[in-house]
Amino acid sequence: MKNEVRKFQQFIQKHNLLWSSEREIITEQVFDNHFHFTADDLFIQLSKRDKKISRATVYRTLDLLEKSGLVSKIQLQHGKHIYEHIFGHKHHDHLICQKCGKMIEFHCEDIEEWQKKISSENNFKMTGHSLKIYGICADCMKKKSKNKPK
Amino acid sequence: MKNEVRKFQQFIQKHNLLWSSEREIITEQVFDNHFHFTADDLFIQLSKRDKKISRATVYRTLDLLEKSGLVSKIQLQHGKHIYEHIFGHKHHDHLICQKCGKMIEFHCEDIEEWQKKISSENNFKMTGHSLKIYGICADCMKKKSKNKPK
DNA sequence: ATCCCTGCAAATCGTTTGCAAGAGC
DNA sequence: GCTCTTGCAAACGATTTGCAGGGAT
Repeated sequence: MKNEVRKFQQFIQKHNLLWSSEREIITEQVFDNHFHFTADDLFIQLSKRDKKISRATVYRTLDLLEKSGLVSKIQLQHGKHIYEHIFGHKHHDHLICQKCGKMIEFHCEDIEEWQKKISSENNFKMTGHSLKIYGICADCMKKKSKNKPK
Repeated sequence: MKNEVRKFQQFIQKHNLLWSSEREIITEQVFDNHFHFTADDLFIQLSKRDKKISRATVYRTLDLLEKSGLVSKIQLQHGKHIYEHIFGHKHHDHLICQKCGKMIEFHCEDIEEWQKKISSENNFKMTGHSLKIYGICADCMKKKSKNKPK
């Protein structure tokens, strides 16, 4: 069993929940194939396997994975979400291309510091943040509007 | 007619659209009463007036207001949006309280600069950005969890 | 005449939920 | 037995859309 899958199993057990084959398969799939993915991406991937797992279970498991801290949920426009798993690597933010939907990750320690500063100036106990920079990626700039916006 | 309403009227006319009483009333309401508001907030406010305006028209007009640059649309969790109008004051970002939903505005020129730097490092043509810091505001920290999260 | 605008109701779409059946302890 | 988990289908909720009637030019 993959290390990350084991971690999730431990999380499940610590919370007195049950470790099911569905949860194992979903978690495997999350850590096997994807980096950024939607719940539906995942559902489609899973539906190619022999064991059938419902959308509801996919959503419910992603919820747990998020609570466990192994997966983070990023909200996009129009109420859509994408997920990404965490390998213990640093928090990062995203550049999002409005043409092709590509996401580029970055991390900027200075911005993080400024955020902390602003929070404390406002007596605000920061629990998290979301920074998204929208624009057009280098590839799409070259291609000059061949792709439709997502 | 309010200055902002007039600006929107000019925008409408510049685009060969028609200036209707609905558009005037909605725009007035936007600039009269609200700072942060949802489409539904606005609809409810409007429904207290004598002239009845449908939700569809509210949404369609908010769309136009956003395109005109007089109103900006901010996405929250769960596919919800809030709007805020612009008085020509500087772009700002938000601290969002997870207890009471309060939003505190801030502007940090240094963060803006870093964003530009990161974009250009990635050959990314930035068109906009969204920075939200989540946490607990000072009031709610005092009240210690009396309010339910929104 | 030809657009544009509106209201209505239905559709959309990702996500959530109620419920009954099944599985694990 | 009691709880947890699942699949199904229906519900959700903010937003969008198709359509027909009415207005402005």
